[in-house]
Amino acid sequence: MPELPEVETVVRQIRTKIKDKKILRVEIKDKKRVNFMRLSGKVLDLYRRGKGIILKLDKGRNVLMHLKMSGRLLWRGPIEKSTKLVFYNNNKDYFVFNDVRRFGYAKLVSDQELSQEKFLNNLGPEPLNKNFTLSEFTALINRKPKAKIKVILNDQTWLAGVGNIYSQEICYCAGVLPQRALGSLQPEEIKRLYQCLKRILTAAIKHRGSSVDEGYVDGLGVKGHYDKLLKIYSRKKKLCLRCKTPVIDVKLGGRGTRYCPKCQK
DNA sequence: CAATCGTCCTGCGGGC
DNA sequence: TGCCCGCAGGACGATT
Repeated sequence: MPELPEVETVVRQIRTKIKDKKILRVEIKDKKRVNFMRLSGKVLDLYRRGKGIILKLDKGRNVLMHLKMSGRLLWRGPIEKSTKLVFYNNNKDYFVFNDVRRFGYAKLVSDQELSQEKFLNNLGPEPLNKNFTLSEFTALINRKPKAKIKVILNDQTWLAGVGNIYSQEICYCAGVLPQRALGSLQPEEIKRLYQCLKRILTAAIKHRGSSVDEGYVDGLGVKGHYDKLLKIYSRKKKLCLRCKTPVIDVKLGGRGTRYCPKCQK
């Protein structure tokens, strides 16, 4: 499941390949959740906002993409059963949007429409922005005193980019139970959550994301390495790496959630 | 209004 | 071995 680190990784990789290049044509292999049939033009930029990807083209056009569960952008990647669309720079330079579960989308919109996109406008702050300070994080925490920490970390309207893997890692790193209400967090715990949030996302980008369950690969088709550094997400039915206590597996916000009852308070 | 629930979709793992 | 059932999850629309 691509989250901020995985999306950031593929965007950086594909950006270096296509920035200022021309897209000659596209091939739509699966029309589901794609709102255009043909496309050509110059690529001005490729950037990320939350887990969203924006391909900025000339003439005030953009392709807003979301990888959802199983989407991948792959430079010269395989054209296969799960291929949603292919962007061609020329016959040998192309990138694919593959998507096994077909939840992802690609939407051609004008600059005007992009600025009105609900998904983008409803996103919370970017956790890795320099101006996202501890005091800003504390203000966010104070806004939702009843929310559970792990559930709200996954809420894209509260904070952009964190999903079900990294929210659990952040809680474990900070030594905080995922079901704790925000209002119960002490300043020291908020500080630890803030530091863990920044550190984990930064480290995960450095390792080009997490390839769990043979799922995600980066924009060049290579596995990320951060899954080897996951401390709790990958410990289902196993013992805590730190204290050997059996890891607890519950559902929070309808999603699988693991934690160590001894290391997290 | 906010929180929760069902939905989309496919591949895979468990159970028999 | 093979089939069937259920589960996984990001975001959104419907519901409570």
